[in-house]
Amino acid sequence: MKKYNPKIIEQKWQKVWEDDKTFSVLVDHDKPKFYVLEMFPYPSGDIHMGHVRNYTLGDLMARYKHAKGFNVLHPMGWDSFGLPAENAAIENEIHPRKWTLSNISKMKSQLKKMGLSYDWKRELSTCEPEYYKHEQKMFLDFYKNKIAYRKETWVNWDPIEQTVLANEQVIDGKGWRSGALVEKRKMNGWFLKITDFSNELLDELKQLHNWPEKVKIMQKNWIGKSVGAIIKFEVNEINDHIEVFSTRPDTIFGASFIAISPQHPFAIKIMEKNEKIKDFVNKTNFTSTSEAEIEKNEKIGIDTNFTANHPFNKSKKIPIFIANFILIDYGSGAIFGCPAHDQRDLDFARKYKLEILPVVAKFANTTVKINKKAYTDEGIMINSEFLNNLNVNDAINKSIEKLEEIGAGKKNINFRLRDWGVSRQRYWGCPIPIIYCDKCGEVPVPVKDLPVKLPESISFDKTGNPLSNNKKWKIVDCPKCKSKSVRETDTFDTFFESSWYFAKFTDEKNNDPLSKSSLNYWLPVDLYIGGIEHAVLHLLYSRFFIKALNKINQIEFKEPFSSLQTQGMVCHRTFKNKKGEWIFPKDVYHENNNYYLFSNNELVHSGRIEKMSKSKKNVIDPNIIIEKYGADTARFFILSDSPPERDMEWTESGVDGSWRFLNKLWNFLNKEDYNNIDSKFIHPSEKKDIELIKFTYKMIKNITKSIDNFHFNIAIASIRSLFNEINSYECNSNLCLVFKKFSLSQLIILLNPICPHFCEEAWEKLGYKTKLFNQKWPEIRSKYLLDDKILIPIQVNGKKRGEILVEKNLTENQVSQLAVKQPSVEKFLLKKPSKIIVIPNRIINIVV
RNA sequence: GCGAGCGUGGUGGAAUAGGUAGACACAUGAGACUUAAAAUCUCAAGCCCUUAUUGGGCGUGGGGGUUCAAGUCCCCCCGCUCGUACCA
Repeated sequence: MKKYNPKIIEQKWQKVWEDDKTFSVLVDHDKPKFYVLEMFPYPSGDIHMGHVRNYTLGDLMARYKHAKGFNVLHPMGWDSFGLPAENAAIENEIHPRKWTLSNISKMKSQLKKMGLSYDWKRELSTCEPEYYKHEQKMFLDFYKNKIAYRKETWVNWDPIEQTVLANEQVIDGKGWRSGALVEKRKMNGWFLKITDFSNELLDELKQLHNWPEKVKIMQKNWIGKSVGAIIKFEVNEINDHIEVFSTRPDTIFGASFIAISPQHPFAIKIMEKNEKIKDFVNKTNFTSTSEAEIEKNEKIGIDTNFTANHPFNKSKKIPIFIANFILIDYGSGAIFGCPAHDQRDLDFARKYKLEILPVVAKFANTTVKINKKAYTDEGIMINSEFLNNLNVNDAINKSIEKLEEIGAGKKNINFRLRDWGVSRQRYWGCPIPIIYCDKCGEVPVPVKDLPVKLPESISFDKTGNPLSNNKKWKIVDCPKCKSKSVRETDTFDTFFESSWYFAKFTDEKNNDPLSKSSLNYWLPVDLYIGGIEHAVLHLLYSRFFIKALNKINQIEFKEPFSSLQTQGMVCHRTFKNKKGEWIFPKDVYHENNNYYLFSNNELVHSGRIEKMSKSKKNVIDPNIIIEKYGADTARFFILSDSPPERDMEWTESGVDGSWRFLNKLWNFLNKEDYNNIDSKFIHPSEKKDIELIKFTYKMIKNITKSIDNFHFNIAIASIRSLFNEINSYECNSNLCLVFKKFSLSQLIILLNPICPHFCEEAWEKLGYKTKLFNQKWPEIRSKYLLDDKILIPIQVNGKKRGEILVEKNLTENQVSQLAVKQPSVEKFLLKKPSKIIVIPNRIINIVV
C-alpha cells in the first residue's frame, strides 16, 4: 500500500485540470448560472492565510454549485493599483509596475498550488491600460451626466514632503516619514455624486435578503438618513446668519448656544479680525481629517462674542461658539446646543458654564433636574411656549410648522453620507482623463484618445505628486483649441477599480466590459465572499457604481451582489523572546505547556492570540504548509474548526489533526480493491446494512444543508461522523462491500469541494472511470431518512430527569402517561403535577 | 467618541423557530501493539460534591428580568474585534 503523498496527487490533478481546461466556462443559456466571487487581492507579493481562507470558501462553493448542475463562473484578478507599490518605489528604488508585476506572478503561482477552480482566461489586473481604459470611459460618462464633478476638499498636508497624506500615514498628528506636524489644507478634487443615490442605496438594502444583517445595518447607519429641520439664526452684531440642521427642533426653547465648525464660512470670516479666534481655528487645523481622531480629541470651543437671535424669542441672545468637534461635512456644519437633552451638548455647556434649560419632562407640568446625564427619552414639552404639553413627536412637527410660518426654517432630510472623493495625488493609480486649458477650462479627454496611460518613466526623488512633476507627460495640447494645456495629475482612488471589476470578469474577450449579452447572463454576482472590513466602503461604492451605470442606461440591473458572506480573520498565538522581540511561530516548539526556541532552547513568552500580522510575526506561511501537508489538508483545516464569519485560530495541532484524518481515509480506501465491486445502488435488507445506508443519507442531508447555510465546520464534522460510521461497519461478504463502496463513494463526492485533489484520486481508486469534478451531487432518498421511534427527554420543572423511546406521533395524553411512570422521573413527582407540557416529538416538561 | 459584531469545557467549536448544553475535533490521561520510541488502535473525560452510582448540585463573560422552559428574548455592565470616508 502506498502512503498518502499529496505532492504527487496534487500536481497530477492540477495538470489534468489545466490540460483539460476544466474550469473554463462560457455563457450557456440551457443551464442555470452561478457567479461566485471572492474579493480580489492587492498583490502584496505573498498570499497569506486570510487569502487561503477566503479562496477556499469560494472554491468550495464553486465546486459544490457545479456538482449541483450550475454553470459556474469563478474568476480571479488583481487589485493592483495602490500606495504600497509607491512606497516600495521610494524605499527600494524599484518601479511600481515592475514591483507589482513580480508580486502578481509570485502570488499567482502560489494560488495555483491551492487547486482553486478559477477560469484563469478571465484574469484581470487593474493597473493595466486594458483594464483602466474602460473606467476612464465610465468616468467621462459620469462627467457628462453630472455624476462626476470637481470641488474643494480638506486633505492632510505634510509641509515637509509637500504631499497629501492618507489617514494611515498620519501618526499622532505627524507625517509618518517626515515627522512634521500635519495640517489640514483645502485642495481641489474630483467627486462622484453618490449622495444623489442616498435614498436608493438605503431603500434597496431591504431587497438584499441574502446579505448579513450586520452589514446592512452598518450601511444604513453610514448613509444616516435623518429627518429634521434647517433653522436660520440671525446674527446680532453683524448682518449675517447661520443655518443649523437639527433632528430635534422641538427642543428649540432649550437652545443655549450655537456651535460652528472651525471651517465654517462664518468662522473664516470673523477670524480675520480677531487674533484669539484665528489662533483657535489655526490650532484645530493641526489634526488629521480622520473622524476617529477628531472625535477622540478633547472637545473644546471658543466664544466668538457674537450672538444669535432665538427665532421665537427675539429678546433671547444665544452665544455663538466655534467648536473643534463640529464636522463641516455634516449637515450645515453648525448646530444649536440644547444641553438638557443631548449628552455632548451638556458636557459642552458644563465646560463653558452655559445655561441648561430642560424642555422635555417625563410627564406634563413637572420639572426635570439635569445633573450629569442629559434627558434623551420620550416625554412631554415644558418651558416651551406654544409647544408645551405636546409629546416630542408632535412638538417636532409643530415646531417645523411654526418655523416655516415665520420664515425661519424648513423641514429637511439630511444624510450623513458625503460625496465620494476620488482624487488621489499619487502616481500609481488610474489617470483621471481631464485636461485643463486656460481658454476652454475643464476639457474631457476625447474617447478616441483613451486610455490616458501612465508615463513609464517617473521619478520619486522630488517632493509632491510625481505626475505633477513630470512635465513631459503633463503638458499637452487642448483637445478643443490646441493651445498648451495641462493634464489632470490626480489619479483615482483604488476603490474606483474595485467598484466594477466583477462586471469585467464577464467579458472574456476584452471588447466591451458592459456588453449586454454576457453581462446580463452572469450578473449579478450570486455569492460574494470577503472580509467584514469592506462592509461599508467597497460594498457601498460598488452598489453606487451599478446604480449610476444603470441611471445612464449602461446596464439593466441595480444591485451587484445578490448574496454576501463575510469571513473572520485568521489569528495565531504571538511569541516574544527574553528581549521582548517578536518571534515567528516556525522558530518555536511546544513542550509541557511551554514554548521554546529551536535554535537555543530558550524559553519563549507566549502572548495573546491575535490577527496574523507581519509586525507581530505571528504569521504562518501558506507555502510552507502546502509544501509540508499539501493543499487539501490546508483547505480541510481552514474550514474545519470555525464557522467562516468568525475569527479562527491557526494551530499546528489542528493542521496535524486534518492531516491525520486524510491519512486515515487514504489508508482505509487502500485496504480493499473496489475496482470490481458493483457501484449500482441496491436496497439493503439486513439491519446493519440498513443502518449504514440510513446514516449515509442522514449525513448527505446534513452536509448539503450545512453547505447551503455556509456552515462548513459542521459539514466537516458530519463528514468525519460518516467516516467513523463506515470505519466501524462490519463487513465480511461481497454484498456488504457494495454498501461500503456506496457509502464511501458518497463520502468522496461530499468531500470533493473541500479536498478536490484527494477526492479525484480516491474516486479513481474506487474504480470509477469518469472525472469526479463532473459527478452530480447526491440526491436524497427520503425513505432512508424516516425513523419510527423517537427518544424524547423528560423534564421536571425544567430540569432533565429522564427520557423515553416512543413511537412517533403518539397523542399528548399517551406520551404524558408514559412519562410520569418513568422511574427516574417518578421519584421527583412527590406532589401531583400541576401541568404537563408536551411539545410533540420534542420534549415533555412536568411542572409540580 | 460614534456605528457594528463577538464572548459556550483545558482548546477550536456544536445546539432547526425558546425545548436533552458540550456534536465533531484538538490537547490530556490510561491501556494495546513495540526491545524502545514514533506512528496507529481502544477507552476515559465540563466543574464540584458524593454512599463512587443507574445519586445530587453548579454551569454558556458578569448582574438582573420575561417564560412551564433561556446559550438563544429584554435591560444594565465588562472584555475583545472591525469600520470611522486618502490602507486595501
